[in-house]
Amino acid sequence: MADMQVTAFEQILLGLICLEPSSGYDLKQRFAASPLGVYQPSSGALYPALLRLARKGLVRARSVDDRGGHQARPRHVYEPTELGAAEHMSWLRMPVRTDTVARDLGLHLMRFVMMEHKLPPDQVLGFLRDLADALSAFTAGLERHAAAADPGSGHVRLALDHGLAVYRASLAWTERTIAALAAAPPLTA
Amino acid sequence: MADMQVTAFEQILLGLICLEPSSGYDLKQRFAASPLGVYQPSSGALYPALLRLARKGLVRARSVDDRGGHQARPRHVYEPTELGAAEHMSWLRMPVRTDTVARDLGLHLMRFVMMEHKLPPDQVLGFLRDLADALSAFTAGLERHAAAADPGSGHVRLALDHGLAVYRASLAWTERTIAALAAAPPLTA
DNA sequence: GTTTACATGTAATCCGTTACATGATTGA
DNA sequence: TCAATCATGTAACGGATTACATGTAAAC
Repeated sequence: MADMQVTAFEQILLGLICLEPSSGYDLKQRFAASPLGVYQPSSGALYPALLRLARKGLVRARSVDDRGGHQARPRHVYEPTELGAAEHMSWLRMPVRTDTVARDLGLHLMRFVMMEHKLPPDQVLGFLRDLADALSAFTAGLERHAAAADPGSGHVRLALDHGLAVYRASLAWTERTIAALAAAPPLTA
Repeated sequence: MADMQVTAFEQILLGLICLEPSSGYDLKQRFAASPLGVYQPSSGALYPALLRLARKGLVRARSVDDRGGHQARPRHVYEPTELGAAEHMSWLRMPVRTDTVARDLGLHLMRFVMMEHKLPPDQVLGFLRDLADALSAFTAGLERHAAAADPGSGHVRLALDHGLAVYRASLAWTERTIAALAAAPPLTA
């Protein structure tokens, strides 16, 4: 039971289901409603992923026939199991790995969103500090690379500058957010 | 012949080969040497991709046995064909699509690097202006989304701010770079 | 004497995309 | 009547990861 691996996509679906039990169709709507629908999963990705989560015992399906029973097909609403809720919590608490922080930035932001109301403020702050450290190390690596490289063909150097600008912006946001959350504990809305 | 599709990964390999004929092993080294080895393709991704490029007639392999002939296996050095060189040029000239600019940012930066010495300055500037327009439209969409949304749970709002900060940094880089390249045509090094 | 670099590949497995299948209800 | 919305899935195909297979030669 402990030897299962859960993909990033499955973790996100599980997280959404933990926030609110949903059918496949519901989840599609929720993706579409998110900022500019950056990612809209296809049916061929979504439904098999839900079946995998169910097979792993992380979610449970309930056939629901609300809406006056005039639908073509019954909705399958998925809820987290206890095991699923635990798996989700352990995903939220996963450490920020420095060597993959650039690749996983989007995922970390997802986790940050889902941490709200699920982790205590000190753990959220701990996560953000780890993220800041990782981004700091990553940008330092880029700077070293930029300094070590020969003047380099112009465009390579300019592209490096782009990376630096972007990750510095990300780091600045992280530090701003640490300050904001540390100053105003989440007592109020 | 005109009905083939070339994946993003294949385009990047083709671009590297156009810059300098390489074997699979050479390409691995070049990826590893790039900033912090953000992506190191596995053998199982690299060699099949090279074979696909060869089957599509975009590259041609030459068995080389330099280094004094003491190697276990001969190196297969790939060179672009005429068709391959043409395909690469047309990839460099592909328009920047506004609806996928966020997803494709990294790819666009790759194209920018490979454009140097391959496209005339006015076309490079045109590309950067298209990129700026697309990023501008994208950030405007995010801003609208942020304004329209209810105050929202705090973390959702903060994550949106992260996206805004990052894409604004990208846009700022693009505008800076346009100014720099417009001011100093690539006459000198 | 063992590890590392050189150098190319294959096999099992998993997952995503695209496109298709199904079928009722609602609105133009 | 024709399209769109609701709602779930399957099939074909392509491609990526991981791990394995193979074998020499130089360096320590």
